[in-house]
Amino acid sequence: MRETRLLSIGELADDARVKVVTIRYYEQIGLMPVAMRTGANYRTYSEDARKRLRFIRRCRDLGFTLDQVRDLLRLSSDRTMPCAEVKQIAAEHRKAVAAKLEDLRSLLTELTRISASCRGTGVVADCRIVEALSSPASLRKSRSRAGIARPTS
Amino acid sequence: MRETRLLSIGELADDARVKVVTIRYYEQIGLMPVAMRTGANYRTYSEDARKRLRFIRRCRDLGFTLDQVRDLLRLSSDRTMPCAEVKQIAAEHRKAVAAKLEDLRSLLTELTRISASCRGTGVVADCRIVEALSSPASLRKSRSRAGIARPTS
DNA sequence: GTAAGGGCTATAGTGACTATAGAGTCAAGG
DNA sequence: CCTTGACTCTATAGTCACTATAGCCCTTAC
Repeated sequence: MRETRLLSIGELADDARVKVVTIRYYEQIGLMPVAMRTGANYRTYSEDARKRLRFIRRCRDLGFTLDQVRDLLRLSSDRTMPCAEVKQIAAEHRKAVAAKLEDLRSLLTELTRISASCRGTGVVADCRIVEALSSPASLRKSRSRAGIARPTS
Repeated sequence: MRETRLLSIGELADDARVKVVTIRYYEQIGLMPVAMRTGANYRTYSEDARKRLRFIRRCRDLGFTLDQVRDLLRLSSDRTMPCAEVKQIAAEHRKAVAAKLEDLRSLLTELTRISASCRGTGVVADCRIVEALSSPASLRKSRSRAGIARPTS
């Protein structure tokens, strides 16, 4: 059992590749526990906090919403609980991402078609792009409703 | 030249499959012109407004941001202007969508892998999903930075 | 007359941050 | 000891593209 030094918010941020303000934001919304403070009122973090933040970061990378992350954290906090719900959340998210992917795929097809339809050398009056933007959708049958959380940049 | 009846905001909304509040919002941010009013202070719209809103809706469907739509509207307002800039905006957006698509594709791959790694019958302590969420990213090399506007639902 | 359905304004909330202002703290160098 | 720069603190407002709410007015049909 080696004892680990407490971390400052900046060190924690670097460790998880997250911004300092984001950690404070997570504390504010209750995703991270309220941090301990030094004499100078600086936040300090334990090894547990580091693990927790890494977990959050990883989930965000994978596109889970903060609400989903909250659930995943709750579920995974008790090691003796069944993991069916965890699997459920992951499966639902996977499905949502798959749907979004489909949407984006057809979007790209259409944008490619539209972009290619104009050489960009004429005037607006003859521009096929403008034309395409003016006429109502051709074949689009979007099903996108599940908002996928944007993966961190 | 047949003369077209003026439309109420609700009719305009139905025509473009946009919500009434959204039209008011577009007026507020200057994307739609300030509407004429009836004696009862109701907004009324001409054929031009109808076309403009359809254009906006179509662009939104294609994932352009409202700022891009603003530019596209400005550029396409003068029929004698060259259309190179229009093409440029479309091309940039297409590129951003393509990048986003790639990101989402690798995301889906990873989520599929993670989801499949657990049968969901055990406890959290043995759950491969929780494990996968706890360990830092494996092979992800995201390039996502261009925020793609969510296509309308 | 009254009820349903539309319209009006103004304000606040969403998600997940990001930005800004103004101040306090700490470690190193002179 | 003093200064400089990097770090931290709080509080507030802004982002995008809407969405929701409250409280009111107008029109139409019965």
